[in-house]
Amino acid sequence: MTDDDKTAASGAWRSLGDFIRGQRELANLSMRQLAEIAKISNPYLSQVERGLYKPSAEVLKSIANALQISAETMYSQAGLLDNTTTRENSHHGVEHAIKVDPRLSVDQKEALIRIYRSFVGGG
Amino acid sequence: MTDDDKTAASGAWRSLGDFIRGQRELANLSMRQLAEIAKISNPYLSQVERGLYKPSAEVLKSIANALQISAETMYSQAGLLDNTTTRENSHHGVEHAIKVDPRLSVDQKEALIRIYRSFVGGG
DNA sequence: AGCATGTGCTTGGTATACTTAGCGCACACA
DNA sequence: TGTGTGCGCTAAGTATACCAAGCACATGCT
Repeated sequence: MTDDDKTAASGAWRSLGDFIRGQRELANLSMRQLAEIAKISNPYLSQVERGLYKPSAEVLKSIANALQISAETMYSQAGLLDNTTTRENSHHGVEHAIKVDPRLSVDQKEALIRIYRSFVGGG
Repeated sequence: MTDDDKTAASGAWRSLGDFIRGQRELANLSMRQLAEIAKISNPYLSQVERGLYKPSAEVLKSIANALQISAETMYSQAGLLDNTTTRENSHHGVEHAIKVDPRLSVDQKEALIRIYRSFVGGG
């Protein structure tokens, strides 16, 4: 229920919750597991993921750390950083990161980029 | 768990207050003036500068903006960014870029990362 | 002297970030 | 057919970030 915005949760914070949930599932962690690592309670994590609360920067950093992603990315997702500094985080970043990875052969890079482009579509 | 920084003000937050006060005086602004621009109350700014409270990231960003310094610098001063590898992380950049790409679904991210790991040897 | 306007700070209250206890549901195993 | 353990979520309480009103001390003006 309560899908309407409750003045605490709207816009960027909702998408932040989705982002966190996605990262958590990507890491195959349950809410309790992530909450344990990030040292927050699992109900609170639940509310954050559903966009009901705006977590403090400390909590954000802790979650980012637990998910093994940079705090900067987290803040950027939360709209707390003017995106002037995070220019290479968008879709261009994946292709760029693939291109500059010294462990990949040219063929492997081409394969990954082709798959990536098929995922994100022609847009 | 570092049980000594559970309380409101300690360490980095105190120096953050000093930092803010320094920047404010450098800009020749009174507390009320800065509070007005940053859209916070002047008593609260007073407490923040004296290290009594830990301002939220939103407030921090607002103050940074009012002082015309980057939010990144502010967070760094507040100890909210690990300045270890904020930028130019070369080799685990691909996985990170995939993880944070908003265009990819969780399943697609898993697929790409799996392929990537098979390429680089799964270490 | 007195009043006006500036400064930073204290007090007391409200909003909200965050926690501990517990619910309902699914899937195991006996 | 229970009974136990996992999941995410709800409810109710505590802690704290934050605000509005006002104090105490300056400086300036008349």
